[in-house]
Amino acid sequence: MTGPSTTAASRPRASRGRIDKRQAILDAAFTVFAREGYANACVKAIAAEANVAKPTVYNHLSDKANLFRNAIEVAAETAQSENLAVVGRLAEPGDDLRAALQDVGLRLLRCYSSDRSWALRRLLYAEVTRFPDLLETVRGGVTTRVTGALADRLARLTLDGRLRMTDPAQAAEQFIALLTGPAEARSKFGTEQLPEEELRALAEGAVRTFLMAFGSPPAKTAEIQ
Amino acid sequence: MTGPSTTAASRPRASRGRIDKRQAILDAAFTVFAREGYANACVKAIAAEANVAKPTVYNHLSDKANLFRNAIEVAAETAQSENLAVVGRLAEPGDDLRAALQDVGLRLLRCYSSDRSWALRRLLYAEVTRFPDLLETVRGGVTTRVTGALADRLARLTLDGRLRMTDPAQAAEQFIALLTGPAEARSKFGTEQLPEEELRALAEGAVRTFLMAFGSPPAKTAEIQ
Amino acid sequence: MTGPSTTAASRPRASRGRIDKRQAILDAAFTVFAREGYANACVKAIAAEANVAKPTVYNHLSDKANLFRNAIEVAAETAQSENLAVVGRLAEPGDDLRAALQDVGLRLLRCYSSDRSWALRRLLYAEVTRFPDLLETVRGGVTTRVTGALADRLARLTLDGRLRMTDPAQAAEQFIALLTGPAEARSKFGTEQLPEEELRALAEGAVRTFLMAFGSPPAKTAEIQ
Amino acid sequence: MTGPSTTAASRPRASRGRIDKRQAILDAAFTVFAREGYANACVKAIAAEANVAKPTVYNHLSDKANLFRNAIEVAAETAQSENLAVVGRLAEPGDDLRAALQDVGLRLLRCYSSDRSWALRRLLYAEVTRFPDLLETVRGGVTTRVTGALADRLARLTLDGRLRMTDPAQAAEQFIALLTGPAEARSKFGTEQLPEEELRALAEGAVRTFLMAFGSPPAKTAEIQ
DNA sequence: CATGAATGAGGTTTCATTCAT
DNA sequence: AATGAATGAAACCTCATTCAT
Repeated sequence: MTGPSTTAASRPRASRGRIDKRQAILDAAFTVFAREGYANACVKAIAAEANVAKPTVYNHLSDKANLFRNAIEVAAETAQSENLAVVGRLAEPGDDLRAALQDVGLRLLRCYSSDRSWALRRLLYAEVTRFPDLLETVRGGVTTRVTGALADRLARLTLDGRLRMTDPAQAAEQFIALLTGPAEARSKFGTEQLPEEELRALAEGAVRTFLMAFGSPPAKTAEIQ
Repeated sequence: MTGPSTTAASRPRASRGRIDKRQAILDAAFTVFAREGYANACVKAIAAEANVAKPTVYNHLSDKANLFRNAIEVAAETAQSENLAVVGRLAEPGDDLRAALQDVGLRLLRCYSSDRSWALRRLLYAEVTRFPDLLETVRGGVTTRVTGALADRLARLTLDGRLRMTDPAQAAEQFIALLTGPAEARSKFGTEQLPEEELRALAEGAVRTFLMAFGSPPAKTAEIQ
Repeated sequence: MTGPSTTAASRPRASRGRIDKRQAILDAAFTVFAREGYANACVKAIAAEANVAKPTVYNHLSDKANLFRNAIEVAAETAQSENLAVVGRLAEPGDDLRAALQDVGLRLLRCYSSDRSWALRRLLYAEVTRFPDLLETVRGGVTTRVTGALADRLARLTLDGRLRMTDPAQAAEQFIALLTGPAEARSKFGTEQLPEEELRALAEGAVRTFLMAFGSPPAKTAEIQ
Repeated sequence: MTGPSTTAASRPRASRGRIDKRQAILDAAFTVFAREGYANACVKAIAAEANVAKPTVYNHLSDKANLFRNAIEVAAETAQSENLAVVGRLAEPGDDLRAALQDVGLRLLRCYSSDRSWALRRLLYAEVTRFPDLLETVRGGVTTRVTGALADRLARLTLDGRLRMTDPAQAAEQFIALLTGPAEARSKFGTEQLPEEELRALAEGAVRTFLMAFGSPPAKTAEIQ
């Protein structure tokens, strides 16, 4: 409900059908761009995928470049909300912190491993030099905010004495890195879907190392005595 | 070291000039592909960059696709030897393990952050769906071997009692992830060169976390005292 | 409704222009193919001859090959109807059979000797190995039907006692051969236009021989009586 | 004047190997031209077929056009001698003229139906507008001489009272036409090899009609009685 | 607003032909 | 004399984009 209404608000006189058609075009665009890459994708194919005529695409989104930008932005917003929703689960970690981190890690990996997420990442990597402004949108909007939200949670957990760290922002970055780095290498840049089991193992491995580094040491209490 | 000699050996009767021209074409190809992307790059530009006529490119490397493959492979081999050379430095870590790891980490980050390395990574991300076989070449040849070599070093250090870990392969993966993950995010997919200082900070941060997780405890005891 | 009639007249129906353009392209294609041969003809020249842009040619007829096929088919259909119309004249041969046959023979030779007919034949000869299906279209459609129609007429004339033959199909084949064989040799594969007089002589010669072989013998008239 | 010997004489210092190589190139050229057509055939393929390097082809035969001309001429000479040899058999027709004519007809059809003969004809048809001089060579050299030789034989047979005709040249043309016209139509421009049986039937049909037209009357007299 | 038709520009690839060895 | 290497020219085809309906 939240997304379309704002768009509709910015185009008050636009009919419902027009918005739908615009959405259909953007969806089709992302699908085709994901499959073919920016340069290889042709507007004709996008129009066909959206079941509209080619000039209709140009009516709604002036350019191929603009089409690309908007399609990417939509995809990035979707990814962002998914990721933020996952990180939000750390607000109530429950008693078993390890379990909570593993749960969040696994869910993040699932987001990260989805076809659309990989396609988005590939398109960004590929076109970052030709569309540098997309980085602000996506990197600023997605990664930064997700890392920031995670850092907030980690800071809170540190204040609660359940973690021990001096730089939650860095720790958040590193948590993400421990999760996604190995996944990236193993999934062959997203061309092979990792099985759920492997995702779970990767999450566990990342959390284990993360807690070895930043976990509040139970043994320490004893030592202190 | 092994590259040029074997290449020369495999084409013993070929004149020097032919080899040079082939190399020039491959270099030019990588340059242009890196700048324009695969689809956008045109063979004409590559030929111009290599100072040869267009058909000469086709004489040496049959296809645009083949040209791309070979250019990528050359770049990957270069990257691989650089990385392996850096990891090799861990063979004699000296007394200060932290310093040694930071040194290696910094050097790896420098490799990782070079323009050619980023270009290679971007091209791979962009074209992995159209050239799936490149992954075997590069991912198998570079990442796997570098991670493997690093794992060997870590295992040795563990045997020597200077680290503590159960799965050196995983630890190596995570070391790399801790180094490169944050660097990737910050350098905006390689479009902005990170200053040496930031690289050093990233290396220190990665090594700090790595040692908190896998460091041998003696120092800790000392600290407690 | 009484509006600017000029616009409406120039394009009475939306599709009319399209059909015209398609015809123009096919005509131009045949002209250029006839002049240059299939391989030598370039689509650019065809587009120029048709006064359209090159991609328009590709919009209407997908391929160079398809363009060729269609152009040939149109030309073959034209040739076929011309030939059939001529053969049809034998339906009412009048009193003087020899004159009627000579008339038909001469008209067939004129068709056969037209520039377009020769061009069609040359293109077929030249490209039969690369477009084997064209033979079915043309040979099946033109030669077979024309020979068949002629055979029908000859059979009828035989039933009427004005000719004498056992195999009208063969006789038709031979009539065509007697006409066209010598013409082919003399016109230098159609590169030199035979003068009307020579055509007439060829027709007379062919009919003379044909009647010597298949004519009903004058004596017979006596016998019948 | 006839060919190979003068060529050898005009290159007195040439070694045997050189001539052989030239022959090999011309053979290869005809093979490739026959398969691909003039425009489609590339010199590289001809060189490969002849097992020589491309510049060698240019050394021996200056041009692609010249290469074509010479290859065609060689093939035409071969065809000519074959045909003349067949026609020569009519010098001693024996007692059964019909059998002799059928024999010659069948043999001519065999020549006419050979792959090389068809290829030659197709190439001539295809390129006659671009190489008009070839017609003089081939048409003048082959068809004219063969028809002429046949006309001589027919004239002699007429003088001997075994045939009856006023224009042996025309009769010869028509004999050839009756043979080859139907064969051309049925063999689909030489793309399908006619079985020996059909060749025989065609020859018989042609001879039957020919004799009905030009046969000496004695038999007729008998029939009338 | 949506669409069929048209186009100018540009890309990959092939080929005939010539040097330098 | 024979060859590997190099090149200028040109062909087929595709695409982003714009009119006219």
